[in-house]
Amino acid sequence: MSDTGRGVKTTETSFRIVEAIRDEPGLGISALGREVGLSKGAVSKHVHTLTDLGYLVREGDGYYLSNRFLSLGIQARERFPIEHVRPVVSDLAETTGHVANFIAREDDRGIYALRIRPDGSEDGDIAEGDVAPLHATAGGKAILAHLPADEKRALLADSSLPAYTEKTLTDRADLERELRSVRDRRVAFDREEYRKGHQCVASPIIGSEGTAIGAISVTGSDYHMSGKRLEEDAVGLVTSAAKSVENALLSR
Amino acid sequence: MSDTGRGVKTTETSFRIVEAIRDEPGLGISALGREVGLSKGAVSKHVHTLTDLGYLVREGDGYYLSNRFLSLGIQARERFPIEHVRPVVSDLAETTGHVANFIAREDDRGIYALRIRPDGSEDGDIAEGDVAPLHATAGGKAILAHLPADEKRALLADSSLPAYTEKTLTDRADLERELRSVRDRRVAFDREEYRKGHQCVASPIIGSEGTAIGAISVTGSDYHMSGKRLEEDAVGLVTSAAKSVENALLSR
DNA sequence: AAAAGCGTTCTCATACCGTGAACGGAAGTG
DNA sequence: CACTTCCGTTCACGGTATGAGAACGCTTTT
Repeated sequence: MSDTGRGVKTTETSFRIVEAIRDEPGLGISALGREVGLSKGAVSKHVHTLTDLGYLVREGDGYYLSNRFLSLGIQARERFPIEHVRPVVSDLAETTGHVANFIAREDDRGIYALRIRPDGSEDGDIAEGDVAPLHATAGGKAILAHLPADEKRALLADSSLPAYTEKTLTDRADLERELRSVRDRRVAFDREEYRKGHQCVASPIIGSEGTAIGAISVTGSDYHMSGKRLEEDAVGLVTSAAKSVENALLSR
Repeated sequence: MSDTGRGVKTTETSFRIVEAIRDEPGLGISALGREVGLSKGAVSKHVHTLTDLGYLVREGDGYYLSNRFLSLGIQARERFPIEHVRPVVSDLAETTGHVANFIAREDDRGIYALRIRPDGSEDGDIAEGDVAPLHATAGGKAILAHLPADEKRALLADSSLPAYTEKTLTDRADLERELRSVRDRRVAFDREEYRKGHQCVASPIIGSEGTAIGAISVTGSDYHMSGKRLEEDAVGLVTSAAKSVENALLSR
């Protein structure tokens, strides 16, 4: 990996272990060793350290992430005045009947920072804290379309555009064309470009400097309604929700 | 330094840096070095590693926690069927008009895993992910009172009882006496024992094995209502909320 | 201009991480 | 009940990656 001597390998290892536990809670020392390719002795050291620090919890013969991680995630989210965003996203979820998201921009990616499901709906395969690829999600495209030209170019430069489904836009020119339209209309769509059977509608949140700092989106699934109907119903609500957040942010 | 060789020092250092950023977002390399007592070169390595891993974000000349941490915190919370707990705690907050919490037990401490404020209230000095000392909070005492005798003894054994205010119970005998009453009534109180001007009422959530796995609590502040009134109003609501969660957990 | 701050990069000594083996215990198998 | 297997802990040791410190270029302050 990054062996330029600029990194701290031990920390990488610890986080590999943490992420292995996140992805499969309840793993034990040996299983973790197999998972990350380390000896039992080494894993034992890491796990003990992380437990002493309070970030892992042992229960029976397995390890779990501690709720202590919430103190980091919640604080991260506070960088945004998230309490102004929450009621808007919540309303959006209830009135549309679909999952509503706030996606925060962080460098070359978006993160689902808030994800609210309407009462009674199932939770899908996306969770708060997950990464939203900028080129393959409605929220990401809403953000991309509202970046300064040089920044956008930097983001699309070295990163080839990975395909998540067969509908993902992988051609730069196609993407650029769509982004122009997104920029004009302030709305972006995702038609099964990231997950099969899932459509999204998103609108950007533009900061005081004129660049996107996030997006509001709504996710609909095939099972409940066609993509067309989702777009018709949600476009207006999503854009006004984003606008409303935008105003709340500016007047602080 | 007497190192037992059971730890991983580098990981500790990385988390010291992460926590420094949590407590003071926007710190730079030099400031972090001063904060944790490391050379600039060393801090630079750690911070680059954490940024590459996606857990820190650089903005301007400061570093911030990434929302990526949410993927860890949220997953940690999912160990509980938290979506069954949320509506109950939410209702509790609205009907009482006070902050309502779900506190998860983790080994020798409680963690505020869910904290919901009624509409329009300020957020205080406690956040999700924070530690709730077992002997000094209502939720903690509710948990302590419903542990097997040997476990309780182990928890109260080596840990002296630190005083957070002058009302904190620091005498073991006093605490034991109160815990007996808590066990009988299924309600615990905190009368400014953790934070000045804050009272709490809590009721335990008892798992299938008869031991407490968490607690539901309500926090009131002096400014809005006296401790007496809080207790009168909230006792019934808190206990029935806890019971309701308990039933939801058992019938899964 | 000069000084002081910042973050990066370099070199180097040594502390510490990771391997592998040995150990005791728990659980499964005959 | 012996036998096996798997687990987590611990130990000693060799190699290496970590952290101190200084030098550098840069920006900002004086």
